Amino acid sequence: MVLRSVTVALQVFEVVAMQQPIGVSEISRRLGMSKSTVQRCLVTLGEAGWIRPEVTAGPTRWVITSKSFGIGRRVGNSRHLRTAALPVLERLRDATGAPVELIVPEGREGVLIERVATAATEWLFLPPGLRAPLHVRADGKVILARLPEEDLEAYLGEGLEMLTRQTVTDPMRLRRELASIRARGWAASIDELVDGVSTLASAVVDLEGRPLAAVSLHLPSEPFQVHQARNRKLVVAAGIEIGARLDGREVGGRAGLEKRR
Amino acid sequence: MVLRSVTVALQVFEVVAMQQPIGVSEISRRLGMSKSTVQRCLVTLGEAGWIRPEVTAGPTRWVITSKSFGIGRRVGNSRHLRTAALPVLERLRDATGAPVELIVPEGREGVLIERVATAATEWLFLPPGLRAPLHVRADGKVILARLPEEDLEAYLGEGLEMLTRQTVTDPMRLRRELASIRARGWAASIDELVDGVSTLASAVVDLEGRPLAAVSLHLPSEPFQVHQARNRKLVVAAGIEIGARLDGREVGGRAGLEKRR
DNA sequence: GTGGTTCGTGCCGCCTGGCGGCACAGCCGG
DNA sequence: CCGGCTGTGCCGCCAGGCGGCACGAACCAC
Repeated sequence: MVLRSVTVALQVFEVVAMQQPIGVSEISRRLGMSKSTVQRCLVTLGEAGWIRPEVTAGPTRWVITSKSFGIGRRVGNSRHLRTAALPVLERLRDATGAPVELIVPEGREGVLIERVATAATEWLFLPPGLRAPLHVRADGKVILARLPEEDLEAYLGEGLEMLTRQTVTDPMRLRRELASIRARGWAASIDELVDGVSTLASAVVDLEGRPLAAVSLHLPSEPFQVHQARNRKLVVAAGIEIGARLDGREVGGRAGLEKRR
Repeated sequence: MVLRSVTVALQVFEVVAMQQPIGVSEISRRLGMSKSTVQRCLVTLGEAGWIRPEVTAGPTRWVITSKSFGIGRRVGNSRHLRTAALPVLERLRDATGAPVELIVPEGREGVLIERVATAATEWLFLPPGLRAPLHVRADGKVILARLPEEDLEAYLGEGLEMLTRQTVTDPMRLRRELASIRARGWAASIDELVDGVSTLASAVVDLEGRPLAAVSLHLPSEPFQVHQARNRKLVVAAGIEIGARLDGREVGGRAGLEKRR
């Protein structure tokens, strides 16, 4: 059972978000729907505060409001993940001089939620919002390594897509690799996604040990060994500190709200 | 004319976003709606990819997906504003050692879209997504200063709320201040929002000179004079560079898409 | 001017899509 | 074992939302 008008309205909203500023006719053509329907969706979305008509004179153009911005920041299991993580990520970047990323698991994929870089290393990697299967990157692997046994089995059961030359597609081999990652607390990859770039990653876990996110550090491959021990320690410490900040801020956060109702 | 079911579904989505992970009954109680209705909304939102059931065994809990994350990043008139701005903001921070913010105008308010800080100055200011009227902060004033005459008149016509001790509430005085900001290309405020913190700001404009966003730099007030000339130049240059990057990436971006259809 | 084309907006009647009530299965604590 | 809580699925009734159409305004070519 799907609510047809809701599906339509969400499509309209997405078109507005992608093509803003945009008018009724353009949208109706793009979606193959009658202008009346689109118009209704627009005013409804507008009254709900998700979009608004642009202020300029002339034909009415719609743009999205910052409401969706505020909501977009809530992605991830924990409401305050980004808030808690950002200072730690910045400190890690300052300590290592390397770009730092934060991903959260979403189904079989990891989604890049935050990224702090230095001026020297502007856009080497994925722009925020992009995704990759968990088993192809070091930061995804630290998340897999912390998954409960049955969830990991479910993941492996759906097969391991090969996306890079180095991708591990043999479930048994991946299982062994994850076991050693779990034991060490960190994962590394060398030249896996981009030649000349290596990655160190560690997990952010909740109080029960379930993975919430992963921190990763991206370094040039050649002097990779130089500060390896130090960098490993820093990455692992960052993962732990983010988790601790979440717990401190959020002890029963959601549950507390529910009770207080 | 509003689409009732869409309004309801959006409410459901917002509740999920705020209280995730959450179940059907909890939502129906919170919104005072029947479980059936909420259930329908949830599966619809789920099929549209906005939310998903959490993977754990036991009762079904819903969480939002990263789709809303990707959409939230599109706030602001220009699709690529954040992408274009981030490297420039980081360079400005590295050059000055001070936290840098980027706001976009939305109606009468400025919304904090991006913020790059140093480890030393973690959370002095507004968290992203928050908003303030344009006339109370230096970054808002540079936007007002670039507004077309009739839009500024409309803004002034609705009155100037006094939010800080230093807020200018006299339209004539604000008009004079904006004129000099327009002439100089930058705005400053000293101890306006937080005692001991001063701000320098400049605007990001499109090819027609309309304001798209504003960059601001936040410095301790006491040694404010020291590098003032240098910092002013840096802030103004950053605003101009972001605008140039946008134009380069987006010459007729939207119009081009429309034509290409 | 004028006829053509777009645009956005508003109305209306028909019909289907979504509403709420209810029933049922599973789970937990008393 | 029972009474409360979940989440889920079905059904009949009715109004909410659909598409078609019409209107005023803006723009362009002629």
